[in-house]
Amino acid sequence: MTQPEVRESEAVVEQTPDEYQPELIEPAWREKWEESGLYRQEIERDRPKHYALTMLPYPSGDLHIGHWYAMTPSDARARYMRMKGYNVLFPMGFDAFGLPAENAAISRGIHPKKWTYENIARMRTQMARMGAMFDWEREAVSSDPQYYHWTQWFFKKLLEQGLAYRALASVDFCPQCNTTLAREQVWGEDRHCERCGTPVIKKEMEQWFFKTTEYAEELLDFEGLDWPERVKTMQRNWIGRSTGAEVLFRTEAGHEIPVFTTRPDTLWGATFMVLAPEHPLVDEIATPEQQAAVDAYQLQAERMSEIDREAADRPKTGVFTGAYAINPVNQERIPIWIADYVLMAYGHGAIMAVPAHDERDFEFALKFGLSILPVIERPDGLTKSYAMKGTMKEGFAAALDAEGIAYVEEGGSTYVTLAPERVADYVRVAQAHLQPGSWTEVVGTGWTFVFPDEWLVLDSLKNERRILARCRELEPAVRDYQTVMEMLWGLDFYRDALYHSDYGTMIFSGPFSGTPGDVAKERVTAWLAEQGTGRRAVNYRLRDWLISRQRYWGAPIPIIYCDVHGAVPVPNEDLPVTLPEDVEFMPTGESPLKFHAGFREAPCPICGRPSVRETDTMDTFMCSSWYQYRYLSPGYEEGPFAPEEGDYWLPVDQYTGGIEHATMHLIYTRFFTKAMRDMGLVEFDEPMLALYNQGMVLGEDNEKMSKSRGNVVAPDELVDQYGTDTVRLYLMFFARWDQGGPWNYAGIKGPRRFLDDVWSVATADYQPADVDEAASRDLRRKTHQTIRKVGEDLESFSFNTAVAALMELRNAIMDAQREQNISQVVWEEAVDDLLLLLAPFAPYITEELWQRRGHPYSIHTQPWPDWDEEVAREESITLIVQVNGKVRAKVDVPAGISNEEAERIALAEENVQRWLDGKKVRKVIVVPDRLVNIVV
RNA sequence: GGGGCGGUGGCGAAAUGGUAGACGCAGCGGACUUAAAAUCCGCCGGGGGUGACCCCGUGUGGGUUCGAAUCCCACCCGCCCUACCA
Repeated sequence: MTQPEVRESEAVVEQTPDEYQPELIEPAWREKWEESGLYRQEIERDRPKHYALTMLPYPSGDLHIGHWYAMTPSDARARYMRMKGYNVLFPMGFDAFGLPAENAAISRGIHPKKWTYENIARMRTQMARMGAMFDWEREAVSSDPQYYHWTQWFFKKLLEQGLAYRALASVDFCPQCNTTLAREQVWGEDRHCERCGTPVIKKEMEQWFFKTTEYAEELLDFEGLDWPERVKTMQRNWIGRSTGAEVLFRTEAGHEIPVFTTRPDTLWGATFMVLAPEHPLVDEIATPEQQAAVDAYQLQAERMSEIDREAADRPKTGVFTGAYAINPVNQERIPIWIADYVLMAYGHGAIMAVPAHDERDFEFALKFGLSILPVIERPDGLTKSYAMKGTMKEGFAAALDAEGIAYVEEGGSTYVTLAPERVADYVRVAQAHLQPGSWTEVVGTGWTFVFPDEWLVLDSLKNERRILARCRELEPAVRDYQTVMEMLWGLDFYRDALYHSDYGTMIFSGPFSGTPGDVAKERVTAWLAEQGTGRRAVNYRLRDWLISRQRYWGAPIPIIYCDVHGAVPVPNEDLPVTLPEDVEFMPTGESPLKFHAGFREAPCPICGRPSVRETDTMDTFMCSSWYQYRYLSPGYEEGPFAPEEGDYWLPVDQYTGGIEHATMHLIYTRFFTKAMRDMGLVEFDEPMLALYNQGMVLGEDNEKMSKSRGNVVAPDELVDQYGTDTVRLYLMFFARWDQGGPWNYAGIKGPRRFLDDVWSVATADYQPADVDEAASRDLRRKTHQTIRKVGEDLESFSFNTAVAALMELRNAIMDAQREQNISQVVWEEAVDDLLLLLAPFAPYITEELWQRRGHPYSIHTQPWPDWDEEVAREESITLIVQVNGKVRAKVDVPAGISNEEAERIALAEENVQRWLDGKKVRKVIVVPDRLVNIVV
């Protein structure tokens, strides 16, 4: 394969000293590389391409060690691929829009643009020191108008495709300051405004969304992607596909309330309904008596953010609406409540509550005294395992009637109990057998009944009607349903008997009683469809992507609102809609664009009537969803990327970055690519074919690095002290790349000594004193084994073991140098190969030494050395001899000996014989070229 | 609560069914030096033995196997992500 840029060797640094001094050679080579265009990456149709991409940074200020940790191993692998003959694209850019720039503007009075571009300039020089093969001519910066021009263009394309829409969504709003607030501006438990301290409220505003849910099903398909299982699992969970049924409930007044359920087989156990507090029907159905309570609850729910609402261990709260619904399967009349554990954003914002088989509903029912009705038999028969058989008090056992129910009069009260097999049936039994009016509510298994004026909790499990609580005695403080239920809740027994979420045979479910659990869901769903009260349904946890941000420093949404024509997209010839720079940053939390008349006021593109622009900007995740395409041709003016570049380079072959982007960014960019495919822009389905996640470098204290902890490692200082190559090498050596770990300053000396040794052997004038053929063969073997090992390790991102293998080769070469018994040819091959193998890891020193050894520029365009299987093969191996699995001898034997021969040698060993003494050999296991295990 | 990752010398780590601790750091002994640093040579999991060797050892307890850090079951601990998704 042809390699570009092979030139005559020429001295880059005049008079370079004989010792390794990275501070002299590194800047010199950097200049030479740039001037010779070593890292220009252009289409070469006769070579296979490899698009290596590493996640682009946010220009936060300084390049920290985490950037080095993410980028330099990715760079080493890209360099390796280049030496393997691929035409490698390895670009870099900046994800430059975002909140920190705006915060800097507000707190320090620096314009976001100035802050951002100064940071980019600084980080670009810091990145240059890394010696990475970035092609800066392909740099893309998302806040450049020539970049966000196309971000806006994509917005319009998505709109045309029907994948963008406008809808009401709630934002945090401060009623005092009369402005929307970002999440970061809402403080404290009570969620008050950062500035004025007023509690914030949720306010509905028109915002733009992308229909990510349109691709939910396709996003679950990872076919052909070489991605970590972990990321795929996280995405699957994020998308959260559930199958079940949509069931139509009606209120007594006739309002339709559709609900989604994954458990249509539990429909007969629905004892109440719950609507999300913001459900549109709530105001219509609430009865006048309940209206005040409902209003109060809604107001309180509105003030809570979703995060607070979703804190799962919060106790359940809710309010009765006063309305009732009819269960379509059995016409039961069930109360309708509102509670914030039901989320408006999922399903239909309403649920049928089945407390016996849903833990949240169970908790809610206990708290508010709602009926609990098991309709699924426990698959494990646990209900029955609480049998009172033989322990039931005589009087009860004797009184059991044919249906397994007993009534005992005692001391003016009626005690009722059920045979254990009737436990699940208690409500029916009670309704059928107790006099109407003689009980108010049945709340337990067969062991718990509630009578008028006296709440009794009996424990018949222990063969006694022990009264656990008699509420009348506890009056007045605890005489309420909740107290009793909380007490019951503490008794695991009741919970076990009443609640489980397993599938099982249906009971007390009208015509479906007896339906086995494995087909129950399906049969009920089919029946619902027949009845016209429901249908099969799939629901996703994934929500549409809200892209509107009430912010300045982002790409403006290219929309003009006209009184007549509504939301009109800005015509292509007027793109980009540029951000005005003369804006004022007042700490209002409101986008300054809103107060910029020159920006805000614009004629309608259709009729020319004075109109207003959209002043919201786009979520920065939108900019980073398509950056891999912009790198191909960052200056291209006819579209987001030049088609001929796309044809050659796309898609990305290897993506590397942190696990923190497993869901958001990586789902968004997949969504984008699928939408682009449907727009006819690309012909593939997935943006990145392979993905690998690196770990994180922690501070020396094993904590996440942060300025406040004072444990931040500054790469620039390390480079000043040890040189770039040493820092790169150490980052790849000190931990497994996918795991990361705490930084350790002392350890960096190892890689530096290694490079000093490489320098010394590569500049040594080696003369063999006395050539030993066997020793020469040994070094040559080690060299070829190392070529194999380093290649394999780079393929699999095992940078640490690759560096270890290079150190081993260094050790072998230095031993040989001491002995001076290696042939000249083998020595030169070993040293040259060491440099070639090391080149992806330490680009500067290898370039320098390659030149000093008289080879043509550049080492980085040399082909990766080949290894010879014959040469790499071991001549002799250490045969391990075990007796009953314990090592008893080690023997050097020629490689490839027969099993019989190995067994013979093993048995002949003196120590082995001692262990075999007098015992009978039962079995001998021989693993070729490895070990012999003798079983006695 | 759910999902994931991990637990191996003084430390970072190798080894994914076959010699546990490759490679490196730190440490110890020696050489060089007036001395220190650097460099070079040697040792470096614990215990026993003059020695050949022996015993113990990969978070804990079981299991599978001729053989387990590695596979299976149960548990303990740490970290990360996620969280009322009906």
